[in-house]
Amino acid sequence: MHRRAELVDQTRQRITEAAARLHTTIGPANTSIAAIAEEAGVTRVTVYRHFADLDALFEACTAHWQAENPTPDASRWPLTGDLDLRARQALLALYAWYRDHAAELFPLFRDLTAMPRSTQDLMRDERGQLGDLLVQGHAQDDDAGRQMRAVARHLVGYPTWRSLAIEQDLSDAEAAEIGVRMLTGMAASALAPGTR
Amino acid sequence: MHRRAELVDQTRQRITEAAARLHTTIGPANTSIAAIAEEAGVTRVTVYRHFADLDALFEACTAHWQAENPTPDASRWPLTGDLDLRARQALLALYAWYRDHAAELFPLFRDLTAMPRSTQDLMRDERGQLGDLLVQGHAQDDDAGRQMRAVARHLVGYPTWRSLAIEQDLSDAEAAEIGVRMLTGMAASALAPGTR
DNA sequence: ATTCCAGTGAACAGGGACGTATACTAGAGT
DNA sequence: ACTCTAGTATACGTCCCTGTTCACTGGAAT
Repeated sequence: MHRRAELVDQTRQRITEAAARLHTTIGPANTSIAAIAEEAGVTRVTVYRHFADLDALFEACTAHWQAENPTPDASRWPLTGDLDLRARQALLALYAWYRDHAAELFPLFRDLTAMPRSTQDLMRDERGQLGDLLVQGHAQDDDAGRQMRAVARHLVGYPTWRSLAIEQDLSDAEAAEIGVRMLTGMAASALAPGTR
Repeated sequence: MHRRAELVDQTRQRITEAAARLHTTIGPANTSIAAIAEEAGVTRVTVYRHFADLDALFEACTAHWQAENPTPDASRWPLTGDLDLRARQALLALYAWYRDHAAELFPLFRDLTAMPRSTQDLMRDERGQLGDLLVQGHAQDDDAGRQMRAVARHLVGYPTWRSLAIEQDLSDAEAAEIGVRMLTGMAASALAPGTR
């Protein structure tokens, strides 16, 4: 009863891969179950057999894609040392990854609202943690620290990279350097008091 | 032959208003002609009578909405004087407008790719000009100036405001101040040479 | 009073997607 | 050899949208 389960898994795999391929090309919003089935070389009924609802398919699909395209390992960022060194290294790695996956990421972010709430929340939280980690130890628990964290979370987002690097045609190094500058500038002096 | 044309115009107006209302609530991508007709209290056939294709409707709709919701008048920005004064005033006005229209703007930007190319290009160009105006006289024709313009164009965009003010929960004043700081910081010293 | 026409109401044919059900097939498991 | 079942092929009913046609009505224009 090995080979049997194996074949079933292969079919399931083919479906999730097909879904991932469509999500990263035409986008989740335009991805119908019929299209997934066709792309996977499978009948619509088979898709229904494997995934109760679209959310289940989405979940498998997300997990699969993330496993295939791991983001830069944040745990390797230098946790001590100057803020600008850490920020530069982190942003450069992150922005390089965004550029490598720009084509696939675009439809995903464009159709963000077409995805299950859980997936949206997951992505938002991951970005938030990444941003917080970026300025950990430099952002206190006051207004200035809150603002600094906000900027950090803004900087680590794909939309920010896209705005600077694609729409404004900056190089990744330029975009990263601007981010570094922004963070170090905020660390140097608080915003005008009363600015809130 | 006055009243007659007037009534026709009123119908046309009702349709464009209905379209604008739907575009700013459920979003252009989800706005069907049937829904517009119903919202306008009119038959689908009537809609087809007034607008040859969706693009024509979109055009009328965009013009109508822009006339009803004028953006802050950039021509009133101080063209001389310190960069930070101009940037603060401009960003505060812009961000206040974004906040006033946050609910309507969200679906519009979300469904940007569902709109006619011409409309997309128009919006992009307007933002670009706004950004350039923001740093006019301060950005030279070199790399540093190009980077500064890029940052300015990034700052005046709705997505940037949304990221900072909504997603990161900053006040408009904080977001604007961060923008000011970013621009003045870039004016003070160029990025590290070789960063390109 | 008569003409004109914008808008109505109803219907058509076509297309895509959804979810479900049925009988059948081929290969794995025993 | 026989059973079990994942997947196929096909079809059904439902829904929404599209664009177009047609006869009709009611009010404006003359």
